[in-house]
Amino acid sequence: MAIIECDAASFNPRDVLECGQIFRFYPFEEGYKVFSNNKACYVYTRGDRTFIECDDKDYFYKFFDLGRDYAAIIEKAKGFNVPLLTRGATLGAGLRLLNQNAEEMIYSFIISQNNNIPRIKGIIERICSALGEEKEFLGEKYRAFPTSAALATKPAEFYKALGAGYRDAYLAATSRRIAEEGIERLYPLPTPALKKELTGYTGIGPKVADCISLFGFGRRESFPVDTWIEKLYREDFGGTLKDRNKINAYFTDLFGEDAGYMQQYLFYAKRENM
DNA sequence: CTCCAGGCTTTAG
DNA sequence: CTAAAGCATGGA
Repeated sequence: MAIIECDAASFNPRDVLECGQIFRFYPFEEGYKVFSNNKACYVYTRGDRTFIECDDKDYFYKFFDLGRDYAAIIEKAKGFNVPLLTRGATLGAGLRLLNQNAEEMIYSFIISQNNNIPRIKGIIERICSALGEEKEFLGEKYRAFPTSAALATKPAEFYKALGAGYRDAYLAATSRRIAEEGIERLYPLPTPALKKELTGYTGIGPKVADCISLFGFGRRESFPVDTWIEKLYREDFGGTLKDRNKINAYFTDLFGEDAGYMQQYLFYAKRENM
């Protein structure tokens, strides 16, 4: 077991995990057990340090985006002089954008559409339990996120029985396509082409494509527009546009290459007062 | 009971 | 092309 240690001021596990970018994590002892693809770690904060215990140091260093200077990003956020963004960048100073597995993001965010986070977590958990490879971490068994090949063996009815609702057919269709084609061709694409290609899969529209692009392909210029962003666009930016694609264009033009980070700070700040 | 949740597909105009 | 209906499920 290896241990990674870093500054807690720029890595608050609760903020990183509870902000809707990841669905497989569970409170454990002083922090959380976190699961990504077929790997696991235990993350916790003691005093002013955050620790990550895991078997694959390189994977989780990259996963938690530890090579990035968040102080600079926070300064940039405050420089836009938008009160809500400044508040998010201040209160959410311990936030980080994760670098997750692309295929896990594809299925997870297909499930996320028109859904709430507790239910999303439950559906994903049941899918992993049913189809994921059995693994062990800290003396406890768990299931990896299933491969596309494993997902593709099941019909839509299977996913409906696990509570996926009308998204059942999307999971069946997209897993079959990916099991057949793979997604290697997606990695080298420029971000706009990647988004366009992603929206070609059944169950992936513009918002879900932006989440996959941002969290699964490391495209930090992506800016997902969901119900929360739409709400803060109206209430905090005085926006009048109604088309989500146009709202997306407004924000990507405004924030540029770091739009994804700004999106997370805004999302965080808006959800604070629920 | 209705409304909403990190929206998408299908159909109508 | 844009706009609106329909969609499963569970909690508030």
